[in-house]
Amino acid sequence: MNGFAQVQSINLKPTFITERYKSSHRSDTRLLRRNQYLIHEGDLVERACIVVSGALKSHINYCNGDSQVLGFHIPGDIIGHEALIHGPAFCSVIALDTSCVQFLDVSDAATSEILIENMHNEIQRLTRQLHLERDYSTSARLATFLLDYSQSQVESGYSRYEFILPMGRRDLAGYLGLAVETLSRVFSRFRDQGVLSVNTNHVHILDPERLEAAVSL
Amino acid sequence: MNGFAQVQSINLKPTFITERYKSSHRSDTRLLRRNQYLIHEGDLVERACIVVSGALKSHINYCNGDSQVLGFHIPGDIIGHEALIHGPAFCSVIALDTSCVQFLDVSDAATSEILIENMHNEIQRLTRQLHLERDYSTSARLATFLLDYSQSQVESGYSRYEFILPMGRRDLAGYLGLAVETLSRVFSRFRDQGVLSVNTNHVHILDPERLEAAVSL
DNA sequence: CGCGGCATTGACCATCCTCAAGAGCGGTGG
DNA sequence: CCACCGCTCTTGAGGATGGTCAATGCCGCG
Repeated sequence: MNGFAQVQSINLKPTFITERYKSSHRSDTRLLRRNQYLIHEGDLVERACIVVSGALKSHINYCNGDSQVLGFHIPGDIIGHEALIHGPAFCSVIALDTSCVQFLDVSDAATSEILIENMHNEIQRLTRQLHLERDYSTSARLATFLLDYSQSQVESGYSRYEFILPMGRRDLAGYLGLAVETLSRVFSRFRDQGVLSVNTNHVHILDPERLEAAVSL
Repeated sequence: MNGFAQVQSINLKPTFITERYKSSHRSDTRLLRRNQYLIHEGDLVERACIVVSGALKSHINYCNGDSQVLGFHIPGDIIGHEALIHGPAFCSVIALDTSCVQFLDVSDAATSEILIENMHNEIQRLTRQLHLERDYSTSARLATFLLDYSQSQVESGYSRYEFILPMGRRDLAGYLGLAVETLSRVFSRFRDQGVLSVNTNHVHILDPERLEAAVSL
C-alpha cells in the first residue's frame, strides 16, 4: 500500500506473496496475535518480511510511557529493510490485529533488489510527507489517509468505500500528527457534511469526490 | 553531515574523499558555479556523487513558479542514490556556491554498500524529522539546524561557532517549513537574547548552551 | 453496578501565517 | 556620482488554525 509503512511500502501484493509462498520449500511465516511484538526497538534485524494478512504498527516508546506511531503496515508491505545492513531496529513493530508475516531471504539477489527499491520509494514518500504535505490542514491529512487506505483495500480485493480501521483514534492521531480531539472533530465534521458515516472504527465513504476535494483544503 | 541531505547524509568525510581521489585513475569530478544545475528533476540518474566542496540544494519546482526546498548538501554528503536503481531524479539539485562533486562508481560493491547504508540513514533521519520533530517550535527548528550546521563545520575543520550560511532566508525558511517572516523573527529573538549575533548570512553563536536549550522549547 | 478506557464536544488560548510597510544593499544607467 | 530599481531581510498588526484543558457520553468487563 502507499503511505503507511515506516519501514516500507511498494505494491507487489498478492502476486509476489503467492510466488514466494510457492517458491519457498517450507513456508517461513509467523503468526502474531493482537499486541504481540514482531520486532523490538534495538533488536538486530536478521530478516525482512512481508505482511500477508492483518495489520501492524511501528512505533517508538519514550521513557515517560508515551509513544510515537511511525507507521502502519498492511498486507503487501515490507518490514525490516535493516536486514540489508544487519542493523538494529529503529523502532518496534506490534500487531494491531491477528496478523501473518512471511520472512524474506535477503541473500537472494532479486529479493535484495526489491528491498532497495522499496527503501528508495520509502525515501520519496517520507520526503513528500515531510516537505510537501507538511502544511496540510487537519481535514486534508485525514482525507489523504482515508483515500490511501481505501485504495489499499481495493488492491486487496475489499470494498473501496466501506472498511474497518485497524487502529484506534490515539494511534491514528499520533501518526497524522494531530491531537486526538482534533482528529475526532475532523471525523465529526466529515460526518456532519455527509462525506462519511463513521462509527468509531467502521468507516463508510459516502461522498468520495468531496473527500478528494478535502485533500487540497 | 547530519540533517541536510535529501538524497543523502553519512559522514565518510575527508578520509573517504581522499581515498577515492587516490584510487580513481582519473579524477572523475565536476565543478559547478552558483545557480548551475547538477541534476534536473526527472533526469535519469546514472551516477551518484559525493560533495567535495561548496554547497548545493535540492528542490522541486512547481508550475506556478514556486519551489520547495528539500535539502542542502555540503561536503561529505552523497547525492543521487537513484543511481542504484537507475531511476529518474525525484528533485533538482543546484549549486548555491561554487561547488565540486566527485562521481562514484555504483557498480563497485563497496560503494553500493555505502549507498545502501546511506539510504538507510536517510530513512531514519526523515522519519525522525517527520514524526519526532514535527511539533518543534520555530526556535527549536532553527536551533536544531544551526547546531547541526555548526557540527558539520567542525567536522570539516572550520570554526564551530562562527560561519556563513550558504543559503538565503527564503531557502532556509522553506526547508524548515516556516514563513520567511517567522524565520526572521526567530533570528531577531536569538539576537536580542544574546544567543547569536547575526548579519544576514554571517552567524556567530555566542551562547551555545542556550541555543541547545532552545531545541526543547 | 461501577470502573476504566476510548471517543466526542465545548471553551479558551498560543503559535505561527498573512498582509502590509519599511529598511538595507547591490546593480545599472543617466 | 547619484538616483532609481529590484531584491532580500526585518518589523508590526491582526487573524485563523489547531492544541490544551475540562466535562460528558459510550461501551465492555470484572
